[in-house]
Amino acid sequence: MRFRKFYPSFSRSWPTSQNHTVRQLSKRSTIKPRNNSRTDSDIVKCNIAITNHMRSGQCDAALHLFNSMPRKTSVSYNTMISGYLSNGNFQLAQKLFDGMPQRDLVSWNVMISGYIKNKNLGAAKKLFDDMPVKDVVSWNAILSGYAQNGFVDEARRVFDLMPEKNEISWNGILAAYVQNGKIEEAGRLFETKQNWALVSWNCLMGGYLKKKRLVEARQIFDRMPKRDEVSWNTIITCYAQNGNLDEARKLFEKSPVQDVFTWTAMVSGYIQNGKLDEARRIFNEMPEKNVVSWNAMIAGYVQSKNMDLARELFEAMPCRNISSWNTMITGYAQSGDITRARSLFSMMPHRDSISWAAIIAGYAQSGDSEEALQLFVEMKRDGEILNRSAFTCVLSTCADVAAFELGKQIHGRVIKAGYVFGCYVGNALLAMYCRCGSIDEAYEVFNGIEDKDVVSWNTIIIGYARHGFGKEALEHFELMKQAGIRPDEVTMVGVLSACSHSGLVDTGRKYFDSMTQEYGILANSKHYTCMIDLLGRAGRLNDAQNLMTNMPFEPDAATWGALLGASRIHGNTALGEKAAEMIFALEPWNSGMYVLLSNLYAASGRWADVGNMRLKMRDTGVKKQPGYSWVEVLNKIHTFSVGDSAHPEIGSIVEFLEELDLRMKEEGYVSATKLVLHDVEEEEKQNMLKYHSEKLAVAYGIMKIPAGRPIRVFKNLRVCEDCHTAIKHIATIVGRVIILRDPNRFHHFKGGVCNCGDYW
DNA sequence: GTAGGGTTAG
Repeated sequence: MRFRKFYPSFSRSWPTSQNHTVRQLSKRSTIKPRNNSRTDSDIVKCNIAITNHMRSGQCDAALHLFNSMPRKTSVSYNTMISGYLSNGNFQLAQKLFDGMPQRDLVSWNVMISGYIKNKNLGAAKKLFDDMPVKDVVSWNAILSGYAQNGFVDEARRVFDLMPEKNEISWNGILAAYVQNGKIEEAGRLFETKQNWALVSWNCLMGGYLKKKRLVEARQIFDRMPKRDEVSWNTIITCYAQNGNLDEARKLFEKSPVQDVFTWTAMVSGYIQNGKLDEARRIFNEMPEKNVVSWNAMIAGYVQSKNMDLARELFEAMPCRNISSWNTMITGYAQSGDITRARSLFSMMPHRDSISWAAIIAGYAQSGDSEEALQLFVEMKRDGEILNRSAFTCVLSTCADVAAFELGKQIHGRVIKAGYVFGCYVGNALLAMYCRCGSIDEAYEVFNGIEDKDVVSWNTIIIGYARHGFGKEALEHFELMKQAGIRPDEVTMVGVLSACSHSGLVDTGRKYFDSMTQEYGILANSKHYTCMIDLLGRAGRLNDAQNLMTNMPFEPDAATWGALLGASRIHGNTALGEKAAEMIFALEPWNSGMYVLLSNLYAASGRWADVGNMRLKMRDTGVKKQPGYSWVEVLNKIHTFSVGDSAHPEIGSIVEFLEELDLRMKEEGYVSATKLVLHDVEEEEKQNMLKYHSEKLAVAYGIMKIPAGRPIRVFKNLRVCEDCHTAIKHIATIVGRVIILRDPNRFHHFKGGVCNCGDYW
């Protein structure tokens, strides 16, 4: 090999100690013997040629030239390594770095940033620690590495330790705050120094944009000593995204440049404010569009569920990227057209983890978890790295649609990939088990997470609360504090709702009263809603009303909803009417509340008012959301709706229900016919109730799920009171544990009782 | 001739 042959002369031209810096290297080269100067300039020429090959993506040509060089310097190696890295060829870069005869400062710095780009902060840190001499470039690189991976405190420590700081270091620490959402710290830091670089002004303004803090963003813009096009585009984006399209337009006209960023910002501003037609007009007017502009317009149509227009643009666009395909696939999957989603997925030239997650989520959502899992397996075969976000994304779909079996199988893959002990995937896994109704498995995952963060604790506390295990929720709240994790607003919602779901009125009151003093958390509307629910459950309707009157802000629909729920349980029609009226005013489209009030009237036999409610719903155009329930059997989700006849096994399901009905009657069960929305004949009412979706799903689960395993059923609306009573009986008759999730909580039915204590 | 930061549109 030529490399070997020429190696001796190569090593002679090398500095002997790694402690030589670049400057020392170049000094040395100036005092070389004259007969070497020609070859030296040849080396430089080759290095330039390698750079050019690498810049045009020609790694092979670069390597060929590199291999043919009779003598190489560290710059030749560095050029190759850097070129491989910018072409995404990490492994070759690493191999060259590991094998190179002598590294200089640049080699180390290049490789550190290579590891950071490759998401391997640990390796970058190791190189940083190992390198013989560090300069400000090395320190800046590691600072940014910490910032990009969310370690703000570490980044700050690095910044404070740096022996020398330049403009880039200052921008690095400012960006560390901005990237990690610490806009207050960024703002404070900014005021401690003058003469910030233009990018730093832009960076801070961009931070305010992300937080929707228009006023501060504008102040920065007005204070800027110099503006470039990024500054103008950022401030225009601020106004466009916050709905002030007139101001955005004014600035657009005033801006010295209107480039493709500016135009696209305007288009997506109109889209985000629901003005799709206006957005399209601007889109058509754009002097120049790029793929992002097209994607923005397509995404606008997708979000407004107009897949036909989205498709039209998608087909017309001159150049598509992965994002364009992914947007379309997600759109079709979300609109239930899994066939079209799949066909695009198969056609696309390259897929990334988002494409896979979108199609897998589509199948999970359509109830085909078998196919979803199949794709998950294929994804790995296809070479797509099962990265953390792919897992998290798929797990969160499983949680949404309660695809328990699929979730469990993905758990197996998570273990293989070694992600189980980290927070990021661990929390998703934990949430999946909670929301799929298996609090025991959730707890095991929780235990396995090595560094539990506030989200892990909040998830398990809320999980216990929603499952009605108040004691366990509160125990974990105590453990959380002992572990030194500071409770936040979400924690307190979990704690209060644990008290509420378990009827712990005094405990809840105590936590509520002390949370500001002890943890510095100001009660928000969610906390108040929990308290009103808690007091209402205990029948203390007056206390609940008083608390509401004394709230420091206006009650929202959810808070009134808690009062309405309490009125329903305790039969206080007058209060219920008042609450419902407020909800109708705040959220006229909220059909659930019409139904709740109807039920309240029906329960007190006020059939005329029930009829009026129906008329009111008709007049306001509010449609009762259809109720449906689903149960997972052998990797397949089976969905039922009221009086369903579509299911292929509906005959035997109804037969089984009739049988159960007889046995329930023997046990003294009388259906709560007064809860049906109509004043109809007694027998007809009973039939209507019998076919509620939750009953059908429960029956099917009992028929198909092997004995000994719990039946997990999910409903999109609150469980009906009669079904609740019936399922208590059914659980006893068949000797099974039945777990039913509704939007509000989990009901665990076992031995004739439900752990919600009949309050939900 | 090789290395470090960042902001705006999907």
